[in-house]
Amino acid sequence: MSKIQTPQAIRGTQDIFGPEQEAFGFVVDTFERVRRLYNFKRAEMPVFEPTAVFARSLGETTDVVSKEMYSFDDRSGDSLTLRPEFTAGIVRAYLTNGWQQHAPLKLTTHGPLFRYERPQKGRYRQFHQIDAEILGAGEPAADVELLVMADQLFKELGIDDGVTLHLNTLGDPESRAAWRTALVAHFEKHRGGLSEDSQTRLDVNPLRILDSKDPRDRPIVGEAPVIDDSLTDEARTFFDAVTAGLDAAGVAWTRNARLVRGFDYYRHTAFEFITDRLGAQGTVLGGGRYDGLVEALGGPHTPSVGWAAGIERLAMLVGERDAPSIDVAVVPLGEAAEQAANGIIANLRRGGIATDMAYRGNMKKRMKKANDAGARFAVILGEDELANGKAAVKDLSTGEQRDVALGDIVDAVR
RNA sequence: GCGGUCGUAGCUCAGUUGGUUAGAGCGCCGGUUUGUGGUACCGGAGGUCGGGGGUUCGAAACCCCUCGUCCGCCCCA
Repeated sequence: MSKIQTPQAIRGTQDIFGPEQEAFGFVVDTFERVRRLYNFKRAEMPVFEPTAVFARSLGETTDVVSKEMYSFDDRSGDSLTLRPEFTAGIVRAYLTNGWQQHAPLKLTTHGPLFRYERPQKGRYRQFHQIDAEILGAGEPAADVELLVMADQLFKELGIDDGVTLHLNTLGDPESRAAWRTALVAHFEKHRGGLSEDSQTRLDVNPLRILDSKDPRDRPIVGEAPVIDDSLTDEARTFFDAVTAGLDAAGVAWTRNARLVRGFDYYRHTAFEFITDRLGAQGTVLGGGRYDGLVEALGGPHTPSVGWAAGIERLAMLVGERDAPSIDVAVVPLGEAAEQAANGIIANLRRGGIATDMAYRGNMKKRMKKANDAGARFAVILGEDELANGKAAVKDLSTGEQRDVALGDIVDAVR
């Protein structure tokens, strides 16, 4: 008989618990609080969609679509895909549910995403993001609002000093096309000096050469034309409005003329919040304006902006956190006291006081558990106290202890 | 997908040129204290040495394969 082999977790997945989960939860809770301050609604979408949702939106040739998606045929033969990003599914929901009537629609969501990649720290096959989108708004004010919200999120997470907002514009289609043409001409002239990767990029996605890390590419990139020379007046006006809005809101940013987008549908504003504390996984929040996406999914022209941030990466910057302490631990002695304690803990909890009681153990163990849980008070209920209709309330920080009538316990520990 | 690193207790790590029953700290459990936590002291449990195969009288250590981790590239949050 062979030994039973415990199944292992799938590569690139994580079980999050304890101090790491506290950090993870802190990120999500903070995001939920901040998005309400900005009057963003919350939406839930399925974790899988028809494969076409992502293939069309991301572009068939991108790495994400061509080799990183978890795609499979379901039992009826339909090709489904575990979402590798949020935006495409949100746009699909926007179109299929008629959310256009709410435009401009400010939406947030968060949850798991899936990409078949080589795992590293801060990079997983199932990972989690928070996401914010504004659909149906072509005004630069929408870009500004999203960026100010992101900035406030970093501040409230306490990690703003390690993170920098990098900002660029990709222009409108006309600007972008002109810039692209100029870039291709420049890089073609120096093709032989480019790295092998960048020579491939030149044929597939020339903008991507700009953020190449290869030292051979740096001098050629340094002389490459910048978007500013190709911007139409409208595109320039738009970008100026965004930067002026950020300045007015007191949000620090730096221009990064080499910041481009991997996905095809981005226009105008592109941005990333970058840290130098996570190695190669420096981008902790990224996004931009994707005015062309809704049309790519068969909808009407719907200018939109959005961003997403990796919860794991944010949680790593936040650092491990302790679980919140409870207020009261009830320590009963004997069966009669254990029964009576049920009423006491119910009253405490109904009164909004975080309370716990161990299922078993002698007094010493229960006191230790009370201490470990960070309880401010122990409510000790023994035979003597019970007979008098009282309980001993002990302040665990000072060690002081006094008898309190059972009906007064909630007030005594408040 | 490419190149590299590292896998020993729940965690962080020792482990001599290959040589008996594989160690420490922290954590966990118990005791000193049969109605009182934090400190201290004492004791205990806990290990397929990632897995499989090979070399050898003998492997945690050497070789091969494999799985996983971490780092860089690609790409991206």
